[in-house]
Amino acid sequence: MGEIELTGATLSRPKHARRKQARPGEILQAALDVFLEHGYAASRVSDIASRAGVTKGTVYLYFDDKERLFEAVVRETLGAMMLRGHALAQAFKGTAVELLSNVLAHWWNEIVLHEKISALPRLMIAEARNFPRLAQFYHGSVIAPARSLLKEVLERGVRSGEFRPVDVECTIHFIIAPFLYQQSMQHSLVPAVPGMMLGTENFLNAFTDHLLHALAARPV
Amino acid sequence: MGEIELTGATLSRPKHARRKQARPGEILQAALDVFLEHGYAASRVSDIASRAGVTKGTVYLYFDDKERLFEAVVRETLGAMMLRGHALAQAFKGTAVELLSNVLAHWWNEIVLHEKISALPRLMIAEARNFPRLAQFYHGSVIAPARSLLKEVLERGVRSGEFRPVDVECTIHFIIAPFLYQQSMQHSLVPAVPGMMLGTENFLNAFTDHLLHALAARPV
DNA sequence: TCAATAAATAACCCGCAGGTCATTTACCGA
DNA sequence: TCGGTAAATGACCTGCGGGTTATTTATTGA
Repeated sequence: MGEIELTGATLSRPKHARRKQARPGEILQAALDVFLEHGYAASRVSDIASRAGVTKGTVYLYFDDKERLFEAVVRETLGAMMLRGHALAQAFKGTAVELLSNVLAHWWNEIVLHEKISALPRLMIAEARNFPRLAQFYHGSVIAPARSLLKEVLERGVRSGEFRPVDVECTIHFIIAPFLYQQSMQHSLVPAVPGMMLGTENFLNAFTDHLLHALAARPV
Repeated sequence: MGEIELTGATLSRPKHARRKQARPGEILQAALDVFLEHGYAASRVSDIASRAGVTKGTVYLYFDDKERLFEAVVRETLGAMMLRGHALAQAFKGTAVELLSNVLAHWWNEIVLHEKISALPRLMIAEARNFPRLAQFYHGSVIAPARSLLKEVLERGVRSGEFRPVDVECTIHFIIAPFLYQQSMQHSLVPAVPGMMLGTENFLNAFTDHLLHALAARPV
């Protein structure tokens, strides 16, 4: 049984108790890795345990059952995701073009390029039917806020005359989709198909350019 | 045990043999429904059987095991998908703008709006990691051809001056993504989240408009 | 009417993975 | 050094579902 990294403050007094405090986090980390790799059903609790450097019994010491563990994993990761999203709400200054560019860059850098978080959409797409509660939570916490943010940006741009009048609901879809698709592929087909690789270097620039041309009221 | 619909020619002589001939198709139909609804792991062979109006043993009379059955289902549905795609190859006439519009309309009407076929991408995203062979087959039969078709269209448009010079690889991504995202959501979150509904009426028009503005060399 | 044969069944087997619990191990305070 | 206590273990139980097969049911040709 190998060494285990500890997280959190290095208060080195109650060594035993520290472990108890650190365990849930370690297990959640391991569970996230395994769930992302194999999906819910194909992940064995014993695998998660051994990846956390622990046995199965220990997992059930901290989580009621596999389903609760899964929910905890998603909620935890979603929490991190939302924290990052909060920074966006404060960015509401400047022109709509600048704002849209910032939002795109933020999503790309903080979410799509984030190793763990970027894997969530694929997991949700895969498991939503079997975990409707989680799906609702995901929708309310991620999708709906993102859409409403984009809606504000687009409507502001149209009002100010920077953007031509478009079908806002549809356009939101066209903006979100490339990000989601990128992430889904990156964590499903790409690992399975040897030759496949999605170009990432130019994505952000190309997409910003693409969108601004699609939306521009006057030629750029 | 309800009545079962028969398919194919109504040659009513060898009634017994007709059943044997029809069974695989009936089972594949049922299997497709169940797999699409629950994913691979959560689908029980006995459920598939009973949906086909048959018992589990009968399924194993025609398919070696659950995995082969799953592969057969995907290959079958993919076959239908590719047949529909073939019509596209012959459409290579007219301007790039017309061509692109036709391709978009074709994909929308024949694939996204097709009840069964539209559910495949979500299933592949969900199961690709656990079935790499299927993923490769899917990539070779669907994704790669679609990308190469779009590449031709875009490059022709750029050459003819209809489209401004863009990053072709990225743009292909931006075109495919909204379709895939629409389909994935339609078969994952939408059934799980009561209030959720994706607008479909204006999708094709809005997207065509969106793309043509994004690509246009001169203001439209 | 009656074998012959093919299709379908349903009872059966069994291994795997989720979940439990008595026992062991490690720490701490006295 | 030594109880007391909390964490961790791993052997164990159990049900579910994939896969098998002896038996039954239906069809056909004579």
